[in-house]
Amino acid sequence: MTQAGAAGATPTLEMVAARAGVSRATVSRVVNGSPKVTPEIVEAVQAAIAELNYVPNRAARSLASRRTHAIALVVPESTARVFNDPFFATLVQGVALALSDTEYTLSMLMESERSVDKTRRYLLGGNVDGALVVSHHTGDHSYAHVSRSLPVVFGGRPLDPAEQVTHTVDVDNVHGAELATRHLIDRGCRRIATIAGPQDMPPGVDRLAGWRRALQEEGLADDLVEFGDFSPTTGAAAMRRLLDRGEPIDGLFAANDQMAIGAYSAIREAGLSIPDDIAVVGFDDDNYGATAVPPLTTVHQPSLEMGSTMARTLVQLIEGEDVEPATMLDTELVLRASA
Amino acid sequence: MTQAGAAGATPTLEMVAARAGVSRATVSRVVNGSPKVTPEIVEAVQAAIAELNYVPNRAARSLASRRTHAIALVVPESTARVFNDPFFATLVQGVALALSDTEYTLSMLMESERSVDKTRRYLLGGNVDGALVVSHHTGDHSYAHVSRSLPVVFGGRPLDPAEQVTHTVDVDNVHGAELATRHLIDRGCRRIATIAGPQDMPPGVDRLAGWRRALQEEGLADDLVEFGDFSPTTGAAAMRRLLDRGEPIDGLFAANDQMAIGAYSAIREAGLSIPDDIAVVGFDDDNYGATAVPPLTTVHQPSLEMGSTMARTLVQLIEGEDVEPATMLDTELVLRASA
DNA sequence: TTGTAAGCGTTATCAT
DNA sequence: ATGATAACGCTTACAA
Repeated sequence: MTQAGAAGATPTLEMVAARAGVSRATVSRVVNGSPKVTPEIVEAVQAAIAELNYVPNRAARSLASRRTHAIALVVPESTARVFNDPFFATLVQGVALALSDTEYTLSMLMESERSVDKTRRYLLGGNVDGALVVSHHTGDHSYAHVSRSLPVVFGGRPLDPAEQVTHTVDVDNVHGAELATRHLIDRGCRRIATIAGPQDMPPGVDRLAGWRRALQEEGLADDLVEFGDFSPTTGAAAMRRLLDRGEPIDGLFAANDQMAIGAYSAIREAGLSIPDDIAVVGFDDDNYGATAVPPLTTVHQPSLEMGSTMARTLVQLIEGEDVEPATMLDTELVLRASA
Repeated sequence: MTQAGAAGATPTLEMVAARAGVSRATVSRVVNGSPKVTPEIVEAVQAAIAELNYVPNRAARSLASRRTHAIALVVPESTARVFNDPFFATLVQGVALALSDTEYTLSMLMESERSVDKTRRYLLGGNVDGALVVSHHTGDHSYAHVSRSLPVVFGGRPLDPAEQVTHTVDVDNVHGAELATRHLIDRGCRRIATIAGPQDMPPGVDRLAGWRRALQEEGLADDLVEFGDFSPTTGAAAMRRLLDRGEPIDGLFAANDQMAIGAYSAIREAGLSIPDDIAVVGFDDDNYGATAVPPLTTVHQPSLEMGSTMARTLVQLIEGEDVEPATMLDTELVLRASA
């Protein structure tokens, strides 16, 4: 190792230039992979970089280029409260996974009660090149206006279809619910109930619509509906109300796995068995359903794919490429023992 | 709104200075809360800031101050693969939560096969003021050397106690396992088995040690040990081996909930009931155990607290405050129906 | 193809 | 208490 290589302080581009005997501009070109640099020089510069263990300073680079190479992931308060939301955890992993192939860095912004404006300022303050906004079950698009000054990709569609949001990645909830319901029909169920989610959340609305559509196409009754808020307890309560109607029920589609698990207990309380008396299908494919007894047949929610698709879309947007304004992700049925 | 207020471009500190009729230095002082600025001027500057909707540029600030106000959260590859690891998801939330009270920003770095060096360079390249390194079940401290050039806080202790890592936040696994085992003893169990985790991971070692200690203190046999790798399937296999020994077993401590759930099925297969024939206690308090039938009695793993403690510790370290080199987090028993 | 030099928006060191 | 004026480390016209 030579003299300069032993330097303790963080090496700068200037030091690399001196060592390689070229100008800073040339070093910069090499670092940024400019095509018009003589191979010999490229080699010399790279050698100097390696010897000095040079790493570009991100702040300086951002300041000069006006690009941060960072993107923000905004987690709404409601999600932040649900510490065990597997959907979100998986989505984050998908984002991180997609980003690990790029130069971009992920900044997680968790919204707390008083930070909504802080977040907005952060996004608008040139701290990131773009933002990802997730809103799981809710249709909250309070960041819609931010997308006018910054590339933004939303996860999930807005509640009001009229509110056009530039870029979204969503799961085909209607189709997924149809898949689930059709499976119940195919296995012979004729009195199929549903425990629907809140109707002020797009997935709640869409999954109910899918259930209804499958039933109507077969000419079956679609009046066995009760609502829950996606939690296990409301699922159990809804199931009890369904059972209390006194009408026969041989199949159930719950708008998510947690409510399906809640329904399990209500069904058992009534002395009925799953799937013999009532076949059950959920939605989300989370661990609640996978580890339940019997294991829950459900619709897979492509959380990981959603995260990586959102990230990829945002990066393309930032780099100025053309991207579809809305991507719809497919769901698939996961067959287990409950139906 | 006045003329200047309508400016479309991102306002700079210089524009604020011009509008307030002061120098840039003064604006900078106000922004940074310097105590020696005349109240009147502070007010004038703040008014200008509000009118222009000024937000400081992070890159410029970092470049000049040599501080980034960002910290990295490094997720090792093994964790990145386990997409449904609730421990990690909750920990991240804890980190984000603690950070939301500060000026710091979180950058998530997911390690993929080929990125270990990329990550190291990132950390050393002045991109962050400090780093958080998590290694859940593993004792991997390959980033130990990084802590010589950057404040680093590790989650979990190193496998080899000799390898002194500067700052760590850990869960008291030994004590938690003792708590679990003692509970089984208290409810009358005398032939208590354990499904231990891998012995090349600190939690695997510590939880086995805790089980053993509780047993020895009561003079009970500690030979009913089988090992698993923390997954449900290996838990089931281990339980089968335990049962195949032909010796009586009336209690089981599984080193984590997932293996406990695996053991559930093996116990049922053998025609035994939980908790009447065999009482079961797990460790982690994740959703696998909470939604199982019967609900699993387990030891709560303070993931959220671990995340926020790590974050707080790192921030203190960065700000030059004195902090304890090692923090040990308490666990507590969560009583449910399985024991 | 390579070098020169002017910023990028702050902070920080001096004077005043 | 306030204001000039250098940095901070890099990118990027523009020149050569």
